[in-house]
Amino acid sequence: MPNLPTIKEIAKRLNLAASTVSRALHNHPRIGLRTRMKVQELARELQYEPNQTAIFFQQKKTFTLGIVLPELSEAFFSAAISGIEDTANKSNYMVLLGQSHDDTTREQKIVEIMKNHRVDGLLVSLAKNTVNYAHFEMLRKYNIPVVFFDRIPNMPSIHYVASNMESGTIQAVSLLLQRGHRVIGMINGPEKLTASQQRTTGYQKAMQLQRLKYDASLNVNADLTKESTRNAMQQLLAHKRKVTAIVAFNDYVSQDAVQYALEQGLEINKDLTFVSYANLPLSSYMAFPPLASVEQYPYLQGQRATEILLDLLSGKLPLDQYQQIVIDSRLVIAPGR
Amino acid sequence: MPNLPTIKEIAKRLNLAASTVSRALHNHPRIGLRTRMKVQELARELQYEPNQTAIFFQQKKTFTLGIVLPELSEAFFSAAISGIEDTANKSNYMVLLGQSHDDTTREQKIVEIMKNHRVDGLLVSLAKNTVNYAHFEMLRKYNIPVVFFDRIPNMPSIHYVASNMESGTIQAVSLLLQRGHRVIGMINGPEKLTASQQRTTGYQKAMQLQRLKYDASLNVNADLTKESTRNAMQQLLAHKRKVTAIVAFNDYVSQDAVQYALEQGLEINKDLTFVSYANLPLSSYMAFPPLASVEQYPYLQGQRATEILLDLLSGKLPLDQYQQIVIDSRLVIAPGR
DNA sequence: TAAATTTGCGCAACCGTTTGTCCAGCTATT
DNA sequence: AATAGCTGGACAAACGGTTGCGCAAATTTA
Repeated sequence: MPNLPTIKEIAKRLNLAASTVSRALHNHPRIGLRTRMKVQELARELQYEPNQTAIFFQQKKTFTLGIVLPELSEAFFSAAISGIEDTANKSNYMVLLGQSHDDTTREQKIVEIMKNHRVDGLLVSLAKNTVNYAHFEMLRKYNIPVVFFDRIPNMPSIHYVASNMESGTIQAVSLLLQRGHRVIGMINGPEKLTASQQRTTGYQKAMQLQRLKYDASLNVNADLTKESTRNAMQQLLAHKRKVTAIVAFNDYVSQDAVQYALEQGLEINKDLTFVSYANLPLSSYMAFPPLASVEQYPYLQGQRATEILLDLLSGKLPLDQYQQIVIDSRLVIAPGR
Repeated sequence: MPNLPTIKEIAKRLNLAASTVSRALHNHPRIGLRTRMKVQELARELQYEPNQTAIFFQQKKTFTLGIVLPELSEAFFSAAISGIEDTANKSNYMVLLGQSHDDTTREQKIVEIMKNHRVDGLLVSLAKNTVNYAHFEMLRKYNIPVVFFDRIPNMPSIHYVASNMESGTIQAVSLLLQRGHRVIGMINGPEKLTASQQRTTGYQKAMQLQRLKYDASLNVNADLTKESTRNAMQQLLAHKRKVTAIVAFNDYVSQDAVQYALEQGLEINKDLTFVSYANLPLSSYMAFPPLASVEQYPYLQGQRATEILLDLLSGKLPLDQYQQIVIDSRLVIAPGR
């Protein structure tokens, strides 16, 4: 392997000092035009490329952003990472990836390694059961800013970007009401999740808007597993009032619910209408896609979070001015429905 | 920001040379036990952490693997990257991500940046229309080995891991034949793709195995768009022989086809049976999942490709001994079918 | 014409860690 | 007691690039 050309190499060949070469390559005005040209020409000829690792080391900056998230196979995150990557690349940053697979221990380990790799900043979406945030707190000591997105910790002094399900839920329920549905079931997520609470609030507000009474027994908590969804469906279909529409926690849950309904001999979109969350691209591949789905803008969330992080890094935003962005969700009605 | 402790700092405090501290921390036998302990204790006390960027620079090694692939939102790739990440992490490597979004120009740019970041090696799955491989060839000069996976270039001297669709196709068609189907349609991909050719060969061989005649007019090329799939379906359903089963290029195509069939009033699994490729997790969410799907082992491909790359980097495998691994695909029958 | 300023470039330190070499003092050998 | 062999550690260079400072020559200003 023929060693790569360095600044020193160029300097030697032209009988110049390394510093002169460095400045010449950066078009420093104090270097004469004549020398500047000579240097740049030889650099081109030798196909000189600055050694980034040397620069990283010297400048104490790696132009690398660490991303820690649960699962890329979840459509939400794979969309979010595109927003992150595109934004980062525009500012010449690269993206170091780590999946926690929803395991806190792994999350801690990833953060540790990223810290050692001296990433300039971190974008994080928490593992499902992370409740201790020490591994993020310690990053302050290393001056590595963190911006959380989507799954954010329950802490005051942090930067984050998250979406609010309330607005989308209001729209979803309102749509169903407007189409004449009066008994609307909701398959909600785990009770303690903020995302579940927001859905409940949205449901309540939508009813209130039409001066209708909210019936808590129509709002069933489940845990997103197929099993649990089927139980919820059973409960809803057995309700004393006849449920004609269902708001499902997300598109996956919606599909499980549809399957159950079909097994019960119900006709989708006639006996029972579905609305859900996520607006997955795959819903267009479904035989019975939901009537509408609440969009959470994963790409946008990734983009905004990255923009904030970059502003934090460039000093455009002070580190202690906590950015907390909430993106309103919005209902997207399936084309032609 | 209180400056982080360095080896020099420790050396100064203990009146030692930096070199001694370095060796002490590495448990070098030439350093007396007494000093070793003192150093390690102070290091712990100061919470010393070696500056990786300095080490990277000095060792000319970054413990970073670059990943270049088309789209993480495709289930195949998001599964593959998990295999890559898990394997890399086991050897203390990190993963630098870049999506080409199937754009060759972008692919070139990403490779360039990764080269500048001095990744130790590269794992690549090509953009759809990349035909010129200069941006990979030039990596030889920088001594950065590349292992391709799944979408591999048409070149002799490369390392790669790819799957062969032939075996899975034979199994798929054989299954249908065994279940009594005699007129089997195939919605294939673009003609020039190796993956399409392998499917065709598999189809032919399966027929041959049963001494049946292969009818080329039942094997229709499409380009994976919904539009194109619907055209293919139209063509197949209008065939003079009555098609009772269809092998679709992948699960997405399969769903488009199912949708079309439903619109035509056909009953899935009775009038028409589907088999496809990919075995996406989402197929379990489909109202009409394919009877069976050919598994391409994305996780395994990512894992094997990474293992090879790591062996190349560690010198366990010589760089010029080209590793070309073909993973046979395998039919997975949907549970209970 | 002398003084002041500008121009063009070299010198040297520095970032943090690793590693080859050298050396002083001690121990052991004969 | 002289020599050889260890032991434990220091010194310095190196990785590649950046940057503050100094200084001579050229140019402008008074």
